[in-house]
Amino acid sequence: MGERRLFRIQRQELLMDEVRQRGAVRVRDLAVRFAVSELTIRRDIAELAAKNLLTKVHGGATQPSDLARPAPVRSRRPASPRFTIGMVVPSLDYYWPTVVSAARMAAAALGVHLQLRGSSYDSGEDRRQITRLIEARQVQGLLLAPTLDGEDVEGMAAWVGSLPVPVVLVEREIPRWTSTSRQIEWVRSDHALGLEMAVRHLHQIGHRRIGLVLSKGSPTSAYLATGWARACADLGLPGDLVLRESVALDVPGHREIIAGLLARCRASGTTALVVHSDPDTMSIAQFCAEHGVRIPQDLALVAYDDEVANLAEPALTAVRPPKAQVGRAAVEMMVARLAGGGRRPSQRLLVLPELMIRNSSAPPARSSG
Amino acid sequence: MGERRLFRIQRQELLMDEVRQRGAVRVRDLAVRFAVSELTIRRDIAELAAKNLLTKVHGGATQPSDLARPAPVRSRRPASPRFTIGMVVPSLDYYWPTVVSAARMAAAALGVHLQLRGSSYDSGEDRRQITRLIEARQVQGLLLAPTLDGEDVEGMAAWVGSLPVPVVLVEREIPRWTSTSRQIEWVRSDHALGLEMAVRHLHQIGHRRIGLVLSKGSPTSAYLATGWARACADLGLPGDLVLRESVALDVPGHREIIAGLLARCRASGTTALVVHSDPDTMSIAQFCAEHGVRIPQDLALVAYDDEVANLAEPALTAVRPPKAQVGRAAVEMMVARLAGGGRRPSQRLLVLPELMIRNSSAPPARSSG
DNA sequence: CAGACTTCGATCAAGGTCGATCACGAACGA
DNA sequence: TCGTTCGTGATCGACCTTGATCGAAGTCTG
Repeated sequence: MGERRLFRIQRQELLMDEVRQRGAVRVRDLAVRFAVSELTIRRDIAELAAKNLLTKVHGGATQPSDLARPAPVRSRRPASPRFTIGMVVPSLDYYWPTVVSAARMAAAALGVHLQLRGSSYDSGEDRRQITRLIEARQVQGLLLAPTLDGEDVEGMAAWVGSLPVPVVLVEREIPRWTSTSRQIEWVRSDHALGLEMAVRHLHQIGHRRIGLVLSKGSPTSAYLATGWARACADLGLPGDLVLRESVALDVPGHREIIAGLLARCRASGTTALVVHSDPDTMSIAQFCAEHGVRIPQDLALVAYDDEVANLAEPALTAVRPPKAQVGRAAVEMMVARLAGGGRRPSQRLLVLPELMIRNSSAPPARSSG
Repeated sequence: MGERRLFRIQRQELLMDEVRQRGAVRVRDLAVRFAVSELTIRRDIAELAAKNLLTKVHGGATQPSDLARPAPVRSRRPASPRFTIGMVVPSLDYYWPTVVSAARMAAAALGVHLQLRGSSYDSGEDRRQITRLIEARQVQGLLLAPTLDGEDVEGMAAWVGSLPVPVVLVEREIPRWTSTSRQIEWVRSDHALGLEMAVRHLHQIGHRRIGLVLSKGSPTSAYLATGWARACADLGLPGDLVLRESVALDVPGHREIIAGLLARCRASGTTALVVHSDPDTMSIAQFCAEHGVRIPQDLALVAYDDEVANLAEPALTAVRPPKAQVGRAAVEMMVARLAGGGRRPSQRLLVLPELMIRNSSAPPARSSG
């Protein structure tokens, strides 16, 4: 058939074709097919293997494979997988202490070390802290809660995805797709469902006009708004009673804001409020007490974020995000990844909040009709 | 199947594949499958174990695991009270064997008993099997994969939610809200993301018109369609090239359907297809081979569901749902719930598929002018 | 806890494969 | 035309891979 002997390049082209088609080639077969000596084929294979286009094996060649690579230089401590995990959280005095302490306990239980860095709700500071941890070369993995609210969300996401160590996001989620090949893992509370639980609870005990008070600028606000919209749509409630203002005691002018809020409630017949974060809820409760609005008879309250809700008077019904479980699960996920040898599929864990029913929620004083 | 003797690397590649997919392999089985002596398989396993790619056990090998190595601090659970967990799956010959066998292994590792029931893709049969398990009063928890496609989705969901034992759904998700107070947990593959991975892969290597072939009536179809829509929207691809037909070899008239499909591809300039389930993909590949359509030069193929994709010729690029991980995680989640004393927040776990890039996907032969 | 059974791995042996070396011929440029 | 360079081929000892054997070690069952 082959009247003219093929050029080396042509032979190699056909050889690669065969490899791609069948997954492997045999020196013997190719020597016959191309009517050249086996030595020539071997030389072709060696050449292609040097370019990493295929893997040379005894007797032939196969597709590029990592298995052929010489055993990874694993002369390091063979036993005692005492990993060190870095953790960067945006705050050390709100929300995160519970998460961190659970992470600490889980790390201790698993025999790994946890290195904590506080950051702020600022991408630049996040990057700085993360870079410091990486450059110290002490951490094998990172638990991160970066701020993804800024303008450069995509850039930050891509940067996080390109870090040289495995990453598990905590209470955060990379939006849409990241260009990195390995999808980033995360663990977070299902805040949207938590808010739905609050609304459903109020709906179930008879409330038909429910309002929502969101803190400004909190990363969880978006989830809460989503849950709010979903719950209102499902239950056929008006979804427009939303206030996006912080009303905690340390906010200047909070009394005026609350007064306005209560006026709106009266005007619209709103009998219940879901309020983001305990201090804001307690601020409202206190204002109500001072102005003769009875909790829960005149206004039912559900706090989102059960830090101190049980200390209020009356004790506040509250949605409790599963902070401890999130912290623990994040550490466990990271340890599983580090111990899994890089071949474990990524996971994404949603942990559901709990609804703690206390005394600030009760059926509305007079049912309509 | 045993055509010609494989090279060592190919054997090891397939062995690792099996380990990752099923969680474990047996020396005996592999020796038969590869038509080599058991000693050879043992040597392969020893070699891979030396690279920490798997863990050698008596009789075979498993995924790298800390359980088998000298546990540093990890003292076994103090005599877990030997729970019995029931598991009801809709099929025992497709997709589910891998999930079940991983669940079995996890159960064994945790010292609990797993009671399996096969059902069919039918709500009535599901209820019958579940009822039987409950009435026997032998199970403390249930892993369920009920069919939620019928008309009475709400009713089935509510019924599952009202069962007297904890439930973890496997590869299923209760749509929207259930009236039961405790939210049902689930573990499932992120099939939508898996499909996105396939589309993004094809897009990245240069394909601009991509088609989708969905099996009819599969519960995962909905997820795949979602991922398809998302990927097409994100990438600005036409999302209309969808065929909802089974084209496996055992479907009467599959040749005509495939012929029509290829005609449509030619007419629309489609250069790549994502196909649900391996057999359908292989059917298409075979038809192409018979009709001179070259894979991957003329048509790139990506299979969804990596059961036998690596046995095709050329080996099929495929998305592999993390079946084993789903099965294992479901058992672990249930045991955590049973051991947690009812006070543990519910969790919902998404496990990400892997994209196994083989030879059926390559850049299109000539880019459009 | 012991006996039956299976699995493991060290050793030796056989056969195929590799590559260093030397040698040859064709293509190429001055 | 000649010399150089490149691609190729023959040879053979070393090397790689696999298999058979069998005592040792592990696992299961009663």
